[in-house]
Amino acid sequence: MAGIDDVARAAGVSTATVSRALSGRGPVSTATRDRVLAAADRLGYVVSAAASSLATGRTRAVGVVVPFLDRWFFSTVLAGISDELVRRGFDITLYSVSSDPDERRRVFDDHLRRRRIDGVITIALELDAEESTSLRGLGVPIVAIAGPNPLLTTLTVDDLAVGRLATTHLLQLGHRRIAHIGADAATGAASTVPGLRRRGFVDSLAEVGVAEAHVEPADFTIEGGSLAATRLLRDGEAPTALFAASDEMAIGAILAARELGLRVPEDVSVIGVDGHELGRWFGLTTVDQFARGQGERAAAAVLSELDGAEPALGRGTLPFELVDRGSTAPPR
Amino acid sequence: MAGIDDVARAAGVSTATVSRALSGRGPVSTATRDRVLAAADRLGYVVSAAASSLATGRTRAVGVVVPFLDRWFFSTVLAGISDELVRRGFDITLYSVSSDPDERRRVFDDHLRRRRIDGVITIALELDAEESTSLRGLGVPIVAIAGPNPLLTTLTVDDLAVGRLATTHLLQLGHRRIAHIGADAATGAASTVPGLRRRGFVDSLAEVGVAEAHVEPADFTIEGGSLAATRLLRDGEAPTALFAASDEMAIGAILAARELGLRVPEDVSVIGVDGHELGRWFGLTTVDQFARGQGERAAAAVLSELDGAEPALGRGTLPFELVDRGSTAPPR
DNA sequence: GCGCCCGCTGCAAGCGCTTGCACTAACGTG
DNA sequence: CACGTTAGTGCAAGCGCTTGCAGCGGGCGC
Repeated sequence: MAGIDDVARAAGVSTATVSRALSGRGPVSTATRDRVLAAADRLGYVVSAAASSLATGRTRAVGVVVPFLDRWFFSTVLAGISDELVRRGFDITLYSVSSDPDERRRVFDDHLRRRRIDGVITIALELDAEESTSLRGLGVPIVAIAGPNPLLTTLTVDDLAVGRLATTHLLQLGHRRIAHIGADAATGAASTVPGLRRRGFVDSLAEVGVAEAHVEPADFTIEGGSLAATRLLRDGEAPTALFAASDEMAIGAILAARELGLRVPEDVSVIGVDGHELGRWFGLTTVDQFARGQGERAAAAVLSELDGAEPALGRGTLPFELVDRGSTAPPR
Repeated sequence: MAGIDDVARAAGVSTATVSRALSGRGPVSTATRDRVLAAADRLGYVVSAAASSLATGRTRAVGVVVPFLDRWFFSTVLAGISDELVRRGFDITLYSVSSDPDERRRVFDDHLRRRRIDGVITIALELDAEESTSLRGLGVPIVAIAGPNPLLTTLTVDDLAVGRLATTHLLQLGHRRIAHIGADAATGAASTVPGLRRRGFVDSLAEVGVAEAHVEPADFTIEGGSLAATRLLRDGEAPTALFAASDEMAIGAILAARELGLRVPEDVSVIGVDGHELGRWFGLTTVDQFARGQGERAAAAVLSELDGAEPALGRGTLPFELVDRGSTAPPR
């Protein structure tokens, strides 16, 4: 494979000039630049990432840290990130942190610290203080999507408002016996995404004087949603509406309702959160949070910080929107 | 951030010894090794990827090239790859090639050639000769998942057999008016994954003397499957069974059938391919190809080649299995 | 008891780039 | 016309590691 001095020889200049011509840094006459570009092109020269990054300290790569790869929200955000980064010539290095604490530590203590990346994007990661500190210690821009974290720059929808919006929608239809499928106090602290959605739910109910705010825990999968809904719907005092903290759980709830012989929305209303592509096939009413766009915005934010922009401190707020596809209706 | 000479100083040895102690290459006395490890740990030293890879030529990273990130099969395979690579201390660099030819070229001609990776895994990528050559030119192990490619080491299910298995299943139930939803001759060459599945379908029908083998083109999404099924099912001479080349399309077909007031499997049988997690919620009979396992095996294959194993030339065959969940039955 | 071998360690030369600095030549100014 | 500028280029010193080679003891064989 051709190296920089092959190009220099072919173009009749020094390696310094080649470097300047190709990177655009430093003055090079037009004629020389053209000759260098032609030679580089002819030889198929591509700068070595290792050598370049050792010399400059920059890597032209961004790390993306995710807890899951095979769930819709994560792969969709990732696709958005990838779009934006590829457009700007950056590579993306993927760090998948599993639930295994040892592996998780290894990602934060080893992999991420190899100085392979110029910036970090985390997606819906609940980081403890040590992990947050470890990330900051990398000395690179960090953007956390969907994980309100006082220690980091975050980019997230206002999940409290999302929870209120969904709940209010059901209340306005006249529902009073509403259950929430998501994280209960035991599984999702108040400051996490699931916790905030839950609080939005509880608060909204309280405001209209509904005391009972039942939360049925589930794990954000279709199956979890289905199981939770089955538990909720099979007894006499069943709720007339369900607010699921994710579309996957909402879809599970719809499937469970069908299985129990209940019609949606006539017998039970269901609303979710996400904007999952499957939603339209189930006529699912949801609070869309434009996942792909979140990825694009996070990538853009990291890149602009790399270009020297001030980090947007604190919480950037992302858009969300109620999409009514018919799975909610007034109670009978 | 601590460098290797900080560790050397702290441990009272030379950088050479630190390098040897940490990498395990070359003889180091136990006492020295322990001192070095302790010092490295205390200082939080992690070797710089750039410096190390410049010196050794190895990067401890594998590139994964995908055409889509937000489709089930791809993100699931990716999850499998990631599992296996993380376990072995490798990073994964993601290259998403879009349909835009310019961007596609940039990935092959620039990004992949930055010498950032020790190996490549491609997932269901249809590569032209030039791209295949370009990949081989990287001089690193390459494993292509689900893309029979004479120029590369491939790891793939026998899609011809998959097509036959699904079709034979329908034939044995007594169906004769069977349609295939997938790629027609115009959209999928005979040697591609969709093309092979189609050929398995056509061949199986021919063997039992069924002349007409209708192929309805669709784009492998739920929506595409739904549209194709709608076209097929709404007229009088509708097929009694549908073989969709992916579970997403099969699910679309089931949804379309419902919409048309048809029951599955009483009025129309549907079979898919993949083993999509949603399948069980639709009672979808499918040919499971264990996507996650494919990723794991591909990663293992690349790693063992890096360990010096001979590349498994030609085509490695992956397991697949008919999973009957009830969406197929004898025709009425 | 002497020499040899081998295990352990350090020295220093790279790996392939980038960039501060020095230099040259051409261009304006007063 | 002499001088200061400035644009364009090259030299060479790193960037932070790895590793071939050499040196240095200590143990062992004869």
